[in-house]
Amino acid sequence: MVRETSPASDERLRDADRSQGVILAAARDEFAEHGLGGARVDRIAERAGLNKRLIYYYFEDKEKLFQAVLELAYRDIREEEMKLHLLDLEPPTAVRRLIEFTWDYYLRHPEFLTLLNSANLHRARHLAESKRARELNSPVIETLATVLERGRREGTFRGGVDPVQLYVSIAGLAYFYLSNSHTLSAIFGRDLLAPKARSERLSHMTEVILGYLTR
Amino acid sequence: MVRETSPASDERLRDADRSQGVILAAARDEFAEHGLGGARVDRIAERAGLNKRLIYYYFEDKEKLFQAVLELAYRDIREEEMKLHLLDLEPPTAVRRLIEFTWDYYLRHPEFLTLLNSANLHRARHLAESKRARELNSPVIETLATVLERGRREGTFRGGVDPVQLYVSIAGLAYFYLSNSHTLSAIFGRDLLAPKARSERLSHMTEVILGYLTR
Amino acid sequence: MVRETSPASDERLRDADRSQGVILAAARDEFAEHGLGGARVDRIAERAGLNKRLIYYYFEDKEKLFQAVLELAYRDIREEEMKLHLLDLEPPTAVRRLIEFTWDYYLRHPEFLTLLNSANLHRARHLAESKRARELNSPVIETLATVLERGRREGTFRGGVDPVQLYVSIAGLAYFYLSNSHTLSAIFGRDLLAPKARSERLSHMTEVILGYLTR
Amino acid sequence: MVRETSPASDERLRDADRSQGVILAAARDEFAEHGLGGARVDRIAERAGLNKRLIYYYFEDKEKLFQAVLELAYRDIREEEMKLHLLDLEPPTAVRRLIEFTWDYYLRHPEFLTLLNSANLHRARHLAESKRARELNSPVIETLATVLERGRREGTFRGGVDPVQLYVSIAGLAYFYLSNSHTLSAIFGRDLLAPKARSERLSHMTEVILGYLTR
DNA sequence: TATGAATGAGAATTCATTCAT
DNA sequence: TATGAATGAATTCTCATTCAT
Repeated sequence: MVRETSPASDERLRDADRSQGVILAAARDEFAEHGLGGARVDRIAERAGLNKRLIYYYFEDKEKLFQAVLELAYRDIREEEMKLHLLDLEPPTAVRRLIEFTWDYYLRHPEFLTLLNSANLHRARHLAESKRARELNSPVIETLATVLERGRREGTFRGGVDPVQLYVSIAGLAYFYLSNSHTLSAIFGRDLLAPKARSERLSHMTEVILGYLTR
Repeated sequence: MVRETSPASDERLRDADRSQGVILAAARDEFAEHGLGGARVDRIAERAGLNKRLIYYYFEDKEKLFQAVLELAYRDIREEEMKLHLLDLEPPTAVRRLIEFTWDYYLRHPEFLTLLNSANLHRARHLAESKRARELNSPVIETLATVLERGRREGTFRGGVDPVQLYVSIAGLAYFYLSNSHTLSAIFGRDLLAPKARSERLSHMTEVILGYLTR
Repeated sequence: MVRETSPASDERLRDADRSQGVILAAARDEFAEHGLGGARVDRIAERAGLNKRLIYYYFEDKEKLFQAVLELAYRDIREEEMKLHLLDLEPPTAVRRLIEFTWDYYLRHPEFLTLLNSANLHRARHLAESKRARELNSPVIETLATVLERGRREGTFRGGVDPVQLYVSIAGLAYFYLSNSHTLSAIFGRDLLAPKARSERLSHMTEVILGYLTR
Repeated sequence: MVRETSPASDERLRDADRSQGVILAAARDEFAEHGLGGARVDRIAERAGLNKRLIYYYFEDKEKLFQAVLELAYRDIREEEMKLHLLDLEPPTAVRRLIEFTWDYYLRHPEFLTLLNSANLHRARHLAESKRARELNSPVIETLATVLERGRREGTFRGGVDPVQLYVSIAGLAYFYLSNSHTLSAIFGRDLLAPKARSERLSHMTEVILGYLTR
């Protein structure tokens, strides 16, 4: 006979988890919109539809809540990266796919950019304190190393490329454009987020990276 | 006709200018360290060694002060860019020089990165409201267009390169690395600001851009 | 007839008693350390290793818990006083013994002093509301009256001494010194709780009281 | 010609001082009534008729305010003690006068007792941190030493009496009775603050101390 | 031009207490 | 008997801003 978990205890467990999840989601949005300094705990509670006190019950204080949000954000992008199956593709296609994914992820998750910004404003203090920081190391780095090596062996790619540098470069090409799109749009007097501008940027990024890699 | 000013009022004026400059410098540091939301008017006054009331006297409120700081920052980098004399150099050297300058400027002015971050967190509202936004358009864009065109004509560079995209890419390669150096150092478990790491990054950036441009 | 209790309920009862005892002890320490106003129900639960809700289950609210703690404290010192058997001693020895006991009890139970303080800060409201207040009247007063009368009859002690006044005086001589030892140590620049200082105080107290009583 | 201070600047100075004084008085009353833990900054502001923010402006936080109140209280009793001119009196009269003053001062300043209580609950932390703690050493100790020595030389007083111990004893006899009058009244079932009870206590105290001192 | 005093509206955080099981 | 989840009402403290001179 299978022991049936009482719905009651089940419910209770789920409630605690659900509450924490709801708070995290609300906090992520609030932090993304206003930064760590500008975020309001009151507003997070309101967004979550939960009592403000509960935030402190589960997360101790605003800083720790921010840290939890950050870790969640990193975990999320890492999980998606792991679904790319880059090793199943030809090296140039794999790189192209990574670029497209990065671009797309940033567009779908504008809060990720802002959270990253805030985290760095505070000198990665929140991450440095996280024991799990190293776990956040993207598994894509390893994969990318394999892809680069294979491309080199096949004669498509140049040699001597550090996968970390390349990963950071791909991210940087997308990140700076999107993160500063407002400022840049104002300065250059053209809307960098318009559909056409977006696809042009993606093409440019791809050309830069592949133009550099391909021999 | 010589404009006559009483020495007294002259001096007072100079004091006024000096005070404003002192406040701007103090504000720049405070905003860079804590972001717009985290910056404290009290601390700015303290840093400036001037009465808080004076800040309001000269800059009306915190937001306008931030705007003034931003404009100053843009003006400064623009001025330095104008001293590069890229047109006196061979196209590849010119591009290399621009990359090196960008990298170097960001290293010398870490506050510039943070200010940019803050500005974008607030959706460039401060810049959009600035009547002088367009004036901040880097003159380097024009120059870069000329350099690219000359390179293409000489057969060194590929064609069809948008100078704005290229400018943004160069900035992005440097910016993301430096702006997120803390987070990335924590994640990758290596100090990205160590001298060796720095020079490696500069090499990588140069290779990427020139590798892409050169045919 | 033997009262029958199921072992189960018996055990449960004993658990209940134990829980109450544990809570009272934890509360006594917390109140002693922080006073009524500064004590935290959360901390009491933590000290007791029991759920906070249980405190309310047994003691209704914080105030009533404090009252229970106070009554326990009075009951304890009263019980110890009853073990002194002052009537078996010569009057001067009896008084000396009471002084020594008082001094020693305060040293062994510093929380007693603090609880007394807190109770009086709140104008003895908690005691006034206790139906058992009069029961707390120290039985030592009666005994002391007998001792004083016997000393007077024997020609050792002066007459006309109110036992309540004397009891209060003995307590006061010890209490003020100990209760304010930190403040006094800071002011006089000498450690009033050092072993030598302690025994000097006890001698002084004894000399004062016996010097006054003895004719 | 005498330079006339502008009423304006004078006024301003007085205002700052006055505000601080008003806050201190309000705080003293609030702390005396509720203890450090139970005192409310809001209520202090209300009592003072001043903006709450001003309290933080002048005193930084609640703890520092409490410390300032304490220092003020000590300063006050010390100043009054200095007006006693004990050296102009015969030794027994001098001691009697000190006892009466102590009793009277505690009756006139019940807040002094409560503040002392609170201070000691917090282990004299506030005083220990005060650089001025030693200055609070009552000058009466020195005087009392002289009085005791003179009494001994004249043959009225016993020798070997430590003035600090005596001073603490006098304070203790009065303090315990008054500070715990509520508890004691409840326990003994008689009003210890009734006029008759008060004068009886003063007589008792005087008899104890002089009975002890006089040979 | 310059400044110390003062303030109202919030902000994070705390706390005793209750709910639901 | 026992407990984890949840809450509303404070409470301390902060902050941008204004007043008065």
